[in-house]
Amino acid sequence: MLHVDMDQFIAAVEILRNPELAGKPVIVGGRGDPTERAVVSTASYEARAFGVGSGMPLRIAARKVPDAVLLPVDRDAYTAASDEVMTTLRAQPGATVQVLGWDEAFVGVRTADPEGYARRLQQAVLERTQLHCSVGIGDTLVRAKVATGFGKPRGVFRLTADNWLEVMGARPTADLWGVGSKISKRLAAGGITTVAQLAATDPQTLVAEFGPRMGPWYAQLGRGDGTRVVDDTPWVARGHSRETTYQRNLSEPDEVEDALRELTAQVLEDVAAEGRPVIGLTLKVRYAPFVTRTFAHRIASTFDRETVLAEVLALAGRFEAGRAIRLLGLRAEMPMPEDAREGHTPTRSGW
DNA sequence: TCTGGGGTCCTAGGACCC
DNA sequence: TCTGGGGTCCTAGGACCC
Repeated sequence: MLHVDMDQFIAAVEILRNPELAGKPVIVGGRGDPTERAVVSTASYEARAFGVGSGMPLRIAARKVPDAVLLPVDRDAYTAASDEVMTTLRAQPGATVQVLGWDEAFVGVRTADPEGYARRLQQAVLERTQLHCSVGIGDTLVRAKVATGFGKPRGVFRLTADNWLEVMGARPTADLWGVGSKISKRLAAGGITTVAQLAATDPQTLVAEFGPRMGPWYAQLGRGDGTRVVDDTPWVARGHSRETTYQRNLSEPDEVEDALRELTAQVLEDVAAEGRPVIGLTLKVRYAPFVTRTFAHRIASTFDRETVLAEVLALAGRFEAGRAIRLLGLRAEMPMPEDAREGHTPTRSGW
């Protein structure tokens, strides 16, 4: 199977519609204003050379690269480009496509020459969209996904059971897809710092530290093992959420209520677009400077906006009085359709 | 450095039931 | 007065990904 990942996708789309940006340090994030509370979505390779990366506060990024071109996020443009990419992938001979995000997908295919197939796929994407991508080839989803990183930019790399440990064994566990900074630290506390060490660890010893599902899953990840099937079952969202970090903290009850009405309207718009009811709500609040609380509530299935709004305002009754609010978020949970309920839709634990 | 926004899944602990 | 065991549901929080 193949994993396809677009190179500096968002920056590339911006450069495509403004070719003068080619070769310059381009940073896309928020509304493109470094004085606002926002973070970097994507930086071009030229900007990354200055140490700028995704998730970094825009203010810091602008300071690191004084000559950077700062651009606002344009979701519609990226969605349109993404659709073209995915359409191209689906048009490849024998391809089964599992979309992972705006700019990446697994492609399942039976071929005697995966490298040749990957090159033809890159060419097709380039001709159709003028965008470059990297391709990982693997005998599991995990190996294909990790392989792509070695192919960047514009390259192809293959990782299988044969060369997994040779390539990955000496690397830190955080290089694995699904192991972040927290888990890698907890693993290190148990004497496991490299992929090879994780691969050699008895899953049962990890159960005690990480639980019955995550423990064995991390051991499997260390070996690069996992699912060998690309699943193109259409994704069914579990819920929809919106959150807003306010440029100026909210302190008046009236502004908080207005903000909650706005948030509720936005979330219900997304839910209503699917024609599904709401069965649960989670309200998130971040008090200044940076303390987050969540309040959840299961509700009787409803399509009614006023009912939902009343539930949201009731949850907000649990806010601490007198604290300035930096962020508000609302998530609405939806029931899963019968046919998607029984593990047919892809889940992370399956990878 | 001072931390967005949209997602998913897992775990722990309490309540409740038999 | 020295407190079973299993199951399910719910909530809060954590971790990860793009």
